[in-house]
Amino acid sequence: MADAGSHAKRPDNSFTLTEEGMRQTQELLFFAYRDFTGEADALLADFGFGRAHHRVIYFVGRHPGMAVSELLGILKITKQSLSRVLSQLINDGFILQRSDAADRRRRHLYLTAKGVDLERRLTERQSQLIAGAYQDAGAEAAQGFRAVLRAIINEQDRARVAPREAVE
Amino acid sequence: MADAGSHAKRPDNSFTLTEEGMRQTQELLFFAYRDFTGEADALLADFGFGRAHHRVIYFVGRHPGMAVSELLGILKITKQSLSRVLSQLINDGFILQRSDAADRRRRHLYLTAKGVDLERRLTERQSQLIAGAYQDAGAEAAQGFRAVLRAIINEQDRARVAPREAVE
DNA sequence: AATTTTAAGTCAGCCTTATTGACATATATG
DNA sequence: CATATATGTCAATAAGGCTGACTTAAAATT
Repeated sequence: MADAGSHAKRPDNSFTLTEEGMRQTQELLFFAYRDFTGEADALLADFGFGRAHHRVIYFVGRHPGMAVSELLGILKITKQSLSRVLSQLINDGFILQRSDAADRRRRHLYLTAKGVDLERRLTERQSQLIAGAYQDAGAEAAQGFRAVLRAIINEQDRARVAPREAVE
Repeated sequence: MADAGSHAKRPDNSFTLTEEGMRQTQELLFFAYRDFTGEADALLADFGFGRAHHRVIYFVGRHPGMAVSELLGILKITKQSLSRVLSQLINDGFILQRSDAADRRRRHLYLTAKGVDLERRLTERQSQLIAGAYQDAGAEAAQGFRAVLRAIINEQDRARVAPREAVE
């Protein structure tokens, strides 16, 4: 309650934005993200991979043919950091490179069949967790969930993920 | 509406749960969590601290007097891992320990004034990011956001965070 | 009273993922 | 031809996890 006296308690945006509420949200995010990534971690470990590998597989799968520089731009890590995981993924046959026909300095990245398969298995687990949460929380909550996530993200990346809510 | 032909294809929960939608959510979570944690990272770096320190400060601040074993249970890391950051925080005067009067093996953890101040500053930044996102997305979306986060979290931790939505 | 269990902490070594800095190579471009 | 760009590599460093092996102090059990 915490509202002294006045009749029309809170007008419309009745989420209180208390310090307590904010802290709680931060805590929820911490636990939720840990459980979310935990889903895939176990499977990755079977291949001797970590989260870094997952991210590479994920984004290459989502943007087939992307250049190394583009991947660096999305992941926001150094090329030395990327190099290690990317080399592993290429050596182990999950990703392949092809030089650009026009500009042969650029190398396009693709998932191999093996890579596609792993990507699918990783995504599947996490999808199930989220789908379950959507079921529990309801369609409206799911919509709100995505809207808030999108609002948290900086504009540049926001545009990259989804060109809008793409309603309907 | 993307609903082909048949009359009552999907009953009520008309969110499509497409593979694409799931992938998008995963991507949103990745970017959002990165931006969320990035807020605090800069400030932490000023003290030579990292995210691990933040988590300790956060949970001790939220549960003053908690024992080391309880903290380990929440963070789900080994005591050797915790030891490193906890020792630093104690040596640098952000956290203090006090032995339990009854069971003197147990040591209770508290934030010092310095610790409280840092915690507040860290939380403030992240609160602002989330509050802004709530403003953008609306009160209803904010509610849905928390509901989905809660549903993602395993039951044990879910109970720990918030004993329910604690409406009003 | 002696033994075992528990809470906390330490030492040593290893792994992953990130960093910076310095270079190397091939290819475009001016 | 000179310079800039895209990619890759070598080397060193750091944070933050991990396992395993102990220690110390205090409580609990037998």
